[in-house]
Amino acid sequence: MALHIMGFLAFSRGEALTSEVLAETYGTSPVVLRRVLAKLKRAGLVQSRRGVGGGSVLARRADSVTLREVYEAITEDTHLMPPFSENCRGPVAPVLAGYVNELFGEAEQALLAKMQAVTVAEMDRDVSRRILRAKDSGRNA
Amino acid sequence: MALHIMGFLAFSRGEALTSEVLAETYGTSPVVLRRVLAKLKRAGLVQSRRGVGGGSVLARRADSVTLREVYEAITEDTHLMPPFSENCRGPVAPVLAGYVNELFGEAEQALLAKMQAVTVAEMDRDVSRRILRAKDSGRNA
DNA sequence: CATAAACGTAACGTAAATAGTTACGAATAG
DNA sequence: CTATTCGTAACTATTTACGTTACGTTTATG
Repeated sequence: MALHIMGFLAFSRGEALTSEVLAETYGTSPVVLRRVLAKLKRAGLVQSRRGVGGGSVLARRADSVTLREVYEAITEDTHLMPPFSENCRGPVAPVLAGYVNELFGEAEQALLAKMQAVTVAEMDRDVSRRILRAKDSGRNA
Repeated sequence: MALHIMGFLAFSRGEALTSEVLAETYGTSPVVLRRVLAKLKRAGLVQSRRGVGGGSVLARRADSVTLREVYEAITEDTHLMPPFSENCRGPVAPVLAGYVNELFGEAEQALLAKMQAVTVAEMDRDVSRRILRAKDSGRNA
């Protein structure tokens, strides 16, 4: 959800979006959105203003924020696969646990590397391209 | 857990292991183990025998089973990241959802590729090596 | 200043997933 | 026959995420 919010804000080019509008867009409640926005705000990725005409905007240039930063702003100490419990007995199981945990750890590192290579601005450009292309093909049909 | 079971069975070299033994090893209940074993059995990866002296063994050679097969035997239609809801409105959000879903889909494909490149036998060899090395360093200390 | 808009956050209920427990029937070796 | 072991259902926590309501705070505007 955080990625969606960041993409939407980038697409909106500095115009503040209310949690109400985002909630309608995603078929959920404003509170859910504000909870995610709170984490993004804590990470310094968005800014919000209260009161009439308020809402949220990006706090930094879209081309300076990687998707990895967005991901890490949300998943404090969450993992793709939660690390396997260490309370296993015997000579084999703990070593096996280390092996499997490393495997999934590497997978997560690969995901992070992939996300670090993409900025919010690039995501926005890609999405904008897709929207234009869909419009064009619709016009030609 | 399925990876741990497969590794443990490979390590046991054809000796049947009871769900009781596995449960003690992992500090859980035999029923939990049997539930996982049921899925592995359905996928043709393990065989079980009831009664005295029963237990589970690998149903195929360890060097013919990839970690990907094990993973897919468990995660019927589960994903690392559950695909984002498609019930979002407006011209932007659904396209954005497609983009993000693709991103995580690619990450999962990368994980699958990594797991496909490793057999249960290779995992077993790696774990066995680590156990030996730990023993040696313990002896030298 | 009064009012309406909008955020920030706590409190509570609900739903789904996961794990653990108990129970009991079926199969099997001795 | 009996002890062992699997197979599976049923029930109960426990966790997690989501949704709703509520209320205080901030802010623009007339």
